[in-house]
Amino acid sequence: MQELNPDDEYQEQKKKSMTNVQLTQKQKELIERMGVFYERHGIPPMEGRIMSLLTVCDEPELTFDQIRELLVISKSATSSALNMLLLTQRVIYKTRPGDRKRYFTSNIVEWQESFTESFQKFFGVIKIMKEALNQRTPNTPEFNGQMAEFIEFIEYLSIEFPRLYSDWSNRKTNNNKNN
Amino acid sequence: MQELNPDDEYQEQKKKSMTNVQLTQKQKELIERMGVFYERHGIPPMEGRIMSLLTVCDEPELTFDQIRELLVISKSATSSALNMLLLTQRVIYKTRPGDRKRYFTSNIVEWQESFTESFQKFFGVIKIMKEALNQRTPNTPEFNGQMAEFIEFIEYLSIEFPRLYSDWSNRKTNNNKNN
DNA sequence: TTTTTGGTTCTGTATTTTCAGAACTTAAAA
DNA sequence: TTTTAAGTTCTGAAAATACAGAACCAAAAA
Repeated sequence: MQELNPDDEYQEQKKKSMTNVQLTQKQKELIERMGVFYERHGIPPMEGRIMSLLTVCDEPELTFDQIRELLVISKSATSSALNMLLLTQRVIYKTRPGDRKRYFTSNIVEWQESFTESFQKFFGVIKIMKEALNQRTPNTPEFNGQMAEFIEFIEYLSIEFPRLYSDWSNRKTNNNKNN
Repeated sequence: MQELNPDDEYQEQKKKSMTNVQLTQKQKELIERMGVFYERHGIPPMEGRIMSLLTVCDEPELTFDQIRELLVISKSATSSALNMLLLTQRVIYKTRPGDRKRYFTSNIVEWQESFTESFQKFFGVIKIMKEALNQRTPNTPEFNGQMAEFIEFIEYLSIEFPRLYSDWSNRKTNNNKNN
């Protein structure tokens, strides 16, 4: 084998860094299991697998090609799944200066921000629920009452929920102070 | 037209009660809109439509055949959608003495019971999350820390959440007492 | 300038889902 | 006993989804 000149070494380094990350058998297995877990929650299989990969893999920041290679899938599958995951805020990416690649990360690292938001989205039920309630006949007071209560409770939650979070994070920082 | 004998009258009555319920154009429209709303949340179209029907329709208790007729769908579609909705607890049914039919209702009338349960199911994320965290390399303390925090918060929620509900229902009954 | 990198978009196929329609089932009514 | 009511289950077709593979594209590197 020939001696490598500096450039070749650099290229070699780059090539290596692309396929550097490897998965153990156990990790592959866990990714599949998490995948079906996500699937059962209405997330498409490939998106579920990518989300799982990004929390299971030792390296939390993976590039497009690393994801493609680790999961052994096509570019198109990688592209569309990643774009959907970005759209639905389940994955984010960072860039690095002088590097064209994007480094994808599970949005678990920013769950604090995204959590409240996705809950807020869930609370969107009440909008259409209210509409349904408003058009209802007055002849079913019991049913209407239950609907109204449900709506009230969701509204209550949407107010109390952020407070619950801030309580928790306050408690956490206080604990840290005392230790 | 011939005079009806008592039996015919009874049959007539039964037939009528089967097709009695009607939907206004506005209601049909709302059902479709709610349907796509549910679809966007991962619920199959027909199940979404049935759920919507059961909250929009003036009559909150509908039979198999009323649902089938109001939505103009086949028996098989009605059957499988209803069974899935029963399985996932989104719809319940009541029976009536001396009546073989089942009367289906949106589980919104029992949301108090089913809400906490479905939240509990959501909290199931933490089980597989913990597994993922446990197998992680110790070389990514920041990422692992974020994961741990996320898990902690979900666990905190699963405890605080039921309390939030009981607080709300207490506040409600107190309000009613004072009024 | 040409080449490479990091993707996106298009085309087509295999799979899955979602129904309709008809045959079947089971308990009650006639 | 036969008939009816209230569904369930089976068969199959149409539509939607999930990909692979190849062509394409735009910016950066050579």
